[in-house]
Amino acid sequence: MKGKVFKTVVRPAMSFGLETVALKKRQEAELEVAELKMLRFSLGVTKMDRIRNEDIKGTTHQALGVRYGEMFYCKLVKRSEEEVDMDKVTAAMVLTSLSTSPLVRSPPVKVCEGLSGSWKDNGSAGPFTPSSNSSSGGYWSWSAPSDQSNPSTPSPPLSADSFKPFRVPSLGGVGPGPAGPEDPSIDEQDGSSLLFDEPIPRKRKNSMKVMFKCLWKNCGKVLSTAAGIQRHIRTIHLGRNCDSDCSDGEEDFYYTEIKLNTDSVADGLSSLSPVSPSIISPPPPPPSPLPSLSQLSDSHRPPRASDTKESHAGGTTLLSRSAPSALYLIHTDHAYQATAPVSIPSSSSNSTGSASTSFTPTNSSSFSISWQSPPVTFTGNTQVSPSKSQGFGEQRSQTIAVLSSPPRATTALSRKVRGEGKKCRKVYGMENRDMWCTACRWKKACQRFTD
DNA sequence: GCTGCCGGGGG
DNA sequence: CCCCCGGCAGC
Repeated sequence: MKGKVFKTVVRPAMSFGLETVALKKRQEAELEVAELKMLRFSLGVTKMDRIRNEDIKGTTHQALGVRYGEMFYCKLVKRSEEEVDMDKVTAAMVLTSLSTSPLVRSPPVKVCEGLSGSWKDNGSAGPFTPSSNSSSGGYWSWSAPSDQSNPSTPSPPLSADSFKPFRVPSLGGVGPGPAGPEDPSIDEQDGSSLLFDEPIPRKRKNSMKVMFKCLWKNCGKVLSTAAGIQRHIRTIHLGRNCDSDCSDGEEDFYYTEIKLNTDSVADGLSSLSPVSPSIISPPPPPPSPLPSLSQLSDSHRPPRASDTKESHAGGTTLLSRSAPSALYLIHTDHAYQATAPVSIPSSSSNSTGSASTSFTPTNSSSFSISWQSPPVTFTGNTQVSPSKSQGFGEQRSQTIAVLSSPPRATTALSRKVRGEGKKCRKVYGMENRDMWCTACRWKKACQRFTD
């Protein structure tokens, strides 16, 4: 267990195995847990930036990746390599428990030792119950404030979900050895290789395709590779322009893995009916609907994918030829998601007031249209470099997207229709006002739980 | 009445 | 900009 592993895992911009976590010294386990908590916490409850800046600041860097049913909770916190001292076992433990505990509340994961109060105990007792700081109990359960129905609670798709058993790759092998070879082959563009040893589409099953869907509010971007989605998030939501390693060290990615079989997708295309549960393999837990999923899915209908870099070399083929209908899915990589008119403030850094358009021009030549944004949006400035190398399908698909998009926003022109979904206030309650999205705090249209 | 959020205002 | 709030309007 040397920094080496860590490096391998982290450096590639934020790729790390689902179940891989780079841990640090044991005495820091405390921190670790705290951060994991935070991770989940932040998923739906808080503004990432805030967390990152206020809570994580100061902690050493590290990478965390958690797979929770269908969801990926990832966080990358760079950390000076010298200090890195992996303790994958611990990591595995943490993660395992994490991934196992259903809705958080069941088996209060008990990790290592301490960690009692390390977690930011901003009085409000936030969503976490520090479990009475049980000295060593280290229980850190996530009892969402409105657990009852908190849409933001990343209620894992049920522990039951006979998903792939939680694999602890490096655990078995233990030591630096295993991690290294982890995925030598998968190395692709900008080193953003994905160690997501899981279901990367590279081996697309007959009609099953694994995609990664961005969980940021207002964004339903779906890409076919983890790297792609990460990049997307980084660029669009985190506001980092440079796509390589400009990361200031901390990055948060939320995205979920979705499996869609090309067929259903095709359907979706034609019917365009909202709600695409079919795509998400395990039916979301009825009681507490996955915030992200449900919410996102209904607002962003057509599951589309982008990304071509499956491997620049033969990648294109890989994807494009998947199936006729796949065409629909194909989009360019780094296709930047045009978000709804509302833009996420925090990451606006790069939006450079692209004037009317909602999608960010960014350097990348491609773009993607959000079927959710007002039809007009994309018109002139579409930087679709016609010279786009891979001309096939692509343009076409885009067109399709556009055509099929307009759900006509003719509805509420004047006053935004009252959002039906739960909003921050309802979800977090007045007590936790500080957890609301800024918009909500300012009594503006909620940005977190858009409808 | 509660709640989302627009418009406006203060720093 | 960030932050706050009066007040309207849908529920």
